[in-house]
Amino acid sequence: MYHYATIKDIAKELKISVSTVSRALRDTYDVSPETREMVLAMATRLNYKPNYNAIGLAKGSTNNIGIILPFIANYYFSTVITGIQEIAYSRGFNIILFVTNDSPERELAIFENLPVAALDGLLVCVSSTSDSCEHFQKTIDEGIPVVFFDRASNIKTSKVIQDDFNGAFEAVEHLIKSGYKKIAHIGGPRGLLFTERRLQGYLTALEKYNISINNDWIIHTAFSQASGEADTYQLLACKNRPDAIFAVNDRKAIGAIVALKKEKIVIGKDMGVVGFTNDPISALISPSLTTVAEPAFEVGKLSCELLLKHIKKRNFIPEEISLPGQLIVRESSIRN
Amino acid sequence: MYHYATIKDIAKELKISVSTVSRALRDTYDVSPETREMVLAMATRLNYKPNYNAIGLAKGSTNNIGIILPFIANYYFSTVITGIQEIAYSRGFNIILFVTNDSPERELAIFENLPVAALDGLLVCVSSTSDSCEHFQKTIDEGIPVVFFDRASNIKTSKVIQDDFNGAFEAVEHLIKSGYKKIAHIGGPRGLLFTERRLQGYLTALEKYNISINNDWIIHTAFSQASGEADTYQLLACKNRPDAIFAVNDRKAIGAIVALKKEKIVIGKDMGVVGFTNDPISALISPSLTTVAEPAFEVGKLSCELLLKHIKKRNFIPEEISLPGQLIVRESSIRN
DNA sequence: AAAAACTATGGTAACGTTCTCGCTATTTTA
DNA sequence: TAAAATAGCGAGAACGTTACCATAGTTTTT
Repeated sequence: MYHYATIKDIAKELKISVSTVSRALRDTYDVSPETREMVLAMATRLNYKPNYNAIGLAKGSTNNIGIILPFIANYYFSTVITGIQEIAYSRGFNIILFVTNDSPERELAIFENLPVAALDGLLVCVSSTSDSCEHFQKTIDEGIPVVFFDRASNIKTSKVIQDDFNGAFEAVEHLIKSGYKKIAHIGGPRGLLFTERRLQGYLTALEKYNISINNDWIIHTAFSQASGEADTYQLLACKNRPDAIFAVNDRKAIGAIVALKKEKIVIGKDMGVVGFTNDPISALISPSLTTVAEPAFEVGKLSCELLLKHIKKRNFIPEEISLPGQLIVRESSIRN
Repeated sequence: MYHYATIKDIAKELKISVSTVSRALRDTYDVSPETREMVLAMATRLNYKPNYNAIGLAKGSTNNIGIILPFIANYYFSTVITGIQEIAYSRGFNIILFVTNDSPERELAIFENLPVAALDGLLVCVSSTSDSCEHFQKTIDEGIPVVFFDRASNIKTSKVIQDDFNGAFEAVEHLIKSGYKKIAHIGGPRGLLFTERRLQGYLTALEKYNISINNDWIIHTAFSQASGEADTYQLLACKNRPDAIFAVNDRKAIGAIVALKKEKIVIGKDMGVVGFTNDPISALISPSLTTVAEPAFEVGKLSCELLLKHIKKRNFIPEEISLPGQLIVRESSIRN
């Protein structure tokens, strides 16, 4: 059984005290350059590796941050994680991953069993049907900073989200200006902040252009491609058929495209489609999908930076950052 | 500053010893049902949470496993992680994520600074251009089990990979049987095990059907879509143009499709294309992409299970698991 | 030249667990 | 009925590190 050298071993070998070794290793004040040199040399000679459990125990802080999110296997989330990782790595923090599968029960279970003393902070994207948020407040009260990204709860802490309202507004305005008049919206599950904000953007755009709202054309179901297909069939069954669809995200928009192609409805000409996210797939699908690009990587970076500020400075005043999306016009919303 | 209750607090409150509390919480022998009840009740009453640093220090093992891989923001890797996560979560293990960006230097740096005492084991997918593998052997020698997935090194330990040879063989055989005669291969970077195996599958299929090998039609570049495009232009520039392309993965195949569409070459009829992975995009792109489905989720699950066996039982005899792929025929390889 | 202020180091008690003994009742065995 | 086993619990030493305080030696101040 291999056993790593400890600072005690270094101290013994060098015939100095552990405190001095500890100080030398941490490169703090109060240690002469010569001893530091000696210690560092001996550390590499003995293949010394710090024991992070011991450090965590002694200091009361590990360099770990947790990410709690619904899924990882999609473009948006995996890109956010990449952004988080980039910042965390550069500051010497490690990332511990928790996946809720979008289940509130599992989210709660994760919070209950959080390896709490091994976590300096938490980055969370709430699961979509989670209605309680006591567990967030509780962990914050217990001294573990939490920063929300993408999907936020109403808790008073830092958040990084997209400007969903404006993104949706611009998407729908673009449809209107392109000549579509009967615009439907296939949304996500109710209750989620960004679902509501995109809905508001949609409604506000219609209002601004004096287009009356038809409740048959507003559908709220799950986020999947399959739901997008189903919603589209529901819209096609309306007596008064819409001539465009604004989807809450690209996956649902792609579901819509799939359904429309099956029904031989010419996308663009007969039915405009706009999504939200700018999943790489939206550029490759045919017809290519008009969408609002979300700054996923930026969301990851900024939320991680905010969390690190919270960790560094207790009582850091929460910031709420809203990043603009960008409308990307492609084939699916061109009329002719 | 919030302070979690410790077992000492529980002991004091109950006027019993810490050892007893510790035993009761861990549900071990040598503690009466009544005391256990008492302790458990008091633990919830005081909002007790175990301190994992202390446990890790005392036991010499944390319940953390590390994942080291090149990227996360793509279908294959994020699905593998999901599989790993599923098993890890069900066994009470946490996942610490390290991303190398496919850079050998960063991979090495991660290994050097590994929070090694905070990790029970390691799941790694080596970075593509990494030629040394001493660091893997070293950590194994230091007592931390390592299991490779997808991209393996030659180290003697457990591995979970796809049956790349047969997958590639079947893909190329399918092209041959579909009537393509001049089949090119756009591969990944040399030296990587699975790149070589897919190349071998390609070569063996050609041999079996007595098709001579043309070295101009074999290109090895990076894994990106952009490389796929570039490789395709290079193939189109050949005096003797191939009539089909077998790509090492879907992203390169998609690059090929993009290039061919730009050049107005009819995919399927004039040029067959087959990929490898079964990225969801391959079903949605037009024409849809024939590909070999990789069992990404299974790879994740199995490699995690293997690692947990290594962790549980030192000297667990390494296993090398090879999972079959599945040919999925779509439009891009249909001649008429 | 005495007092004060550093500088570099050592000693030791935490941090929250687990683990190995050891002890006392009680129960089982011979 | 004495001896042996067992069940339940406690005391205290680890685990590797940091943090606080003390101390010896050196330099600066008055």
